[in-house]
Amino acid sequence: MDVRTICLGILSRGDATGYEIKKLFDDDGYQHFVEASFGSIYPALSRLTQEGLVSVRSEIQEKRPDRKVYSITEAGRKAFLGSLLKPLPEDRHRSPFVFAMLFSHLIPHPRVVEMLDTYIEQSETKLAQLMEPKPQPLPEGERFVTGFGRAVYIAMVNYLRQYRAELKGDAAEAAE
Amino acid sequence: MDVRTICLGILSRGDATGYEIKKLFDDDGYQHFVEASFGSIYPALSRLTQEGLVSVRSEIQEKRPDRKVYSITEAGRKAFLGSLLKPLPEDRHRSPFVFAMLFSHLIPHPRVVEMLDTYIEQSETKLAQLMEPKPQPLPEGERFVTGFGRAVYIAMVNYLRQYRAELKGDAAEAAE
DNA sequence: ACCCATCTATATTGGTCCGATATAGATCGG
DNA sequence: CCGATCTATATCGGACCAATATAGATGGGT
Repeated sequence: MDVRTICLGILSRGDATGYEIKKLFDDDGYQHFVEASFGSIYPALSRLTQEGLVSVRSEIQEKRPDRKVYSITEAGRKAFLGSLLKPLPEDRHRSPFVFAMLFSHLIPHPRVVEMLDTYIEQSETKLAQLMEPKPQPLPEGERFVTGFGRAVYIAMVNYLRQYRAELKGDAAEAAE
Repeated sequence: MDVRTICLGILSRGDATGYEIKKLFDDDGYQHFVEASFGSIYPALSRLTQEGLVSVRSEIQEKRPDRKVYSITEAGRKAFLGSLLKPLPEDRHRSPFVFAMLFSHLIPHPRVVEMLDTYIEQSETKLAQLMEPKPQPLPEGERFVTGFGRAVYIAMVNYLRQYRAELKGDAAEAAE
C-alpha cells in the first residue's frame, strides 16, 4: 500500500493538510499498521494534485505560510476504490528487537534485560492507547481494526511479561 | 535495523552466500519480523567487504558462475555487537490489509469477505510454519522468537476467525 | 527420453520511501 | 518573559524494494 493510496484513503474521510494526514496516523492508534513520513507524503500529494485525483486550496493566513488544504476529487475516489479491489500487497513487519533477540546469547545479560524492558514498556504504551474508549458509534472498519490491534498487543505483552518473569527467576537463581 | 547489520548477524552464525542469506529469512520462520531483498543484500555485502567487516572467497565452479561465500571478520563481529548495544530502532509494521479494512464501508461486501478469507489463510499458513517442531536443542534466542511469533499469530488468527464468523451470521440474516 | 518448471546464484536499475534537517511564526506553561 | 513545543511546509541524501536479466542445474511428469 503506497503512500499515494494512503493519502487518498484519509482524504476520502474529509479534507486535510499534509501535516494533518501525518498526525492522524501518528496519534489515532492506527500507526501500528500504517505509517508514512513527510518526505513521502508531500511529494505524493503534489503528484496526486497533478494527476487530478486531489485538489488543493490555499488558505491564506496572515503572518503564516499558506495552509494547503487537500480535497479528494471524484476521480480520486474511483482510483482509491480501484486499489482496494486489487489484490493487496502483503504485510511487512520489521522488528529490530526480535532480530536482536535472535542473538541474545552474544549479548551481555543486563543488556538483554534492558532490551526486553524497553520493548515491553513500548508495547504497553501502545496497548494502553488502543484500550482508550473511542467515541461511539465507531465505524465498522475502525471497530475491526481497534479490536485487531488490541488482540495482537495483548498477546505480545502477555508473552513478553511471562518471558521476562522467567528471566527474573534465572537471575535470582544465578545470584544465589 | 539496516540490511548491513542483518547480514552481519547471519554471517556471525556461519559463512553464507548472498542467496543463502536471503533464503534463511524467507524459509526459516523469521521472515515475519525481518526481511531484505537482493537489491539491498548484494550491495550491503560489497560495502561490508570493502570495509573489512566481512571477507569473500570465490569458490570457482565449472560451468557455473562463481559462488561468492562471505565470512564475518573479527572487526565484523565487533561492529555487530556494537549495533546490538545501541538503542534499537522501533518496529515497523505495515499492513495494507488492515488499512483497507478501515474502509470496509466503501467496499462491496463480497470483496470484504474475500479480503478477510485471503488474510486468514495467509496467517494460518505462517502460523503452521511457526508451529512446526524445530530441531532440539534450540538456541535460547530462537526459542524466544519462535514463541513470540506463535503467540502473535495465534492471537491474530483467533480474532480474525471470530470476526469472520460474525460476518457469516450477518450475511445469513441479510439473506433471510 | 525429453521438456518444462523450478531452483541456484549474482547483479542492476528505477523508483519509493525514510530520516534528518531547515525554516518560522504561534502558543503555552513555568 | 523565555524556552519548549506545536503547526506547517519543504528538500535531500541515502536506504531499500520490486522487477528484471542471465544462465546452468535439477527434478517431476508423460
